[in-house]
Amino acid sequence: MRGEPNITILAETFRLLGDPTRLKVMCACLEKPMPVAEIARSIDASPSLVSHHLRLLRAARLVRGERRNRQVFYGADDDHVRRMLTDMLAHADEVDVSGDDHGEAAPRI
Amino acid sequence: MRGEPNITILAETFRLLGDPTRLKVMCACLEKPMPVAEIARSIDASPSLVSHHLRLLRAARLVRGERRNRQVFYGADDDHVRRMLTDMLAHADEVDVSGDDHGEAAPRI
DNA sequence: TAGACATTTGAATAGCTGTTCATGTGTGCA
DNA sequence: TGCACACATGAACAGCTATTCAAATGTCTA
Repeated sequence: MRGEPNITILAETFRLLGDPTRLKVMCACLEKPMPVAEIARSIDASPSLVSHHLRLLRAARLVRGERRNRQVFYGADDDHVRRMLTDMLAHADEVDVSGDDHGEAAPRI
Repeated sequence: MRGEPNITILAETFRLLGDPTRLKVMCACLEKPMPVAEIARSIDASPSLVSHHLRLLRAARLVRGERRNRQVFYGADDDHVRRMLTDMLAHADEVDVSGDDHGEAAPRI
């Protein structure tokens, strides 16, 4: 049923999470909301860059920002997003355990 | 522990799935292996383009190709990949049910 | 209010990437 | 062997995007 718009939305979500810096930003504030500067420090990026990425993540409803005095705390937009990413991180761990070098697979057909 | 290489690998996976055409290719051969031409037909893309995308997906061990006479059948590389994507598709459906327009969220802070 | 802090925004740019077109490679059939 | 099918590959290009730097906005405190 209507498997089209979902693909588009899903691809857009994947695309946003497909940038290492942006994924780190997302992970940094997954468990509990964090102010921009602390996210920036924790992933070793400039506040400006982090802010740029947060804007995109916000527009896609992946994160939500809440102002507390001077700082803006960003966190996962909802439990659904949090669970989704947590699952994927777990998957990645499983893959890591199964152990492959991940240095470009042999294309032999 | 070592939460760094995982992020990189996960981001790379997300990046690959972040292109609509490539995601469609992936989905087209998720359940059972499909020859290139049929994948191309099913998603309305040129065989050449599909082949290009399959090469990237193959290099990341997301799909696996097996030759049967003239055709090469592509399918999910393993059950892990299949489950991962199936889960994400389910997530996307859930989101769809919860119903939002997804037309650029209001950035009000 | 002046000034420092925290975040956002805009412009500019270098680098990447999806797509197309043309060509190459491999496989089976007459 | 020659031809047609199925797929892979390479080059080339237009369009996008992550990053940086500079400047603006908003917020609290002295």
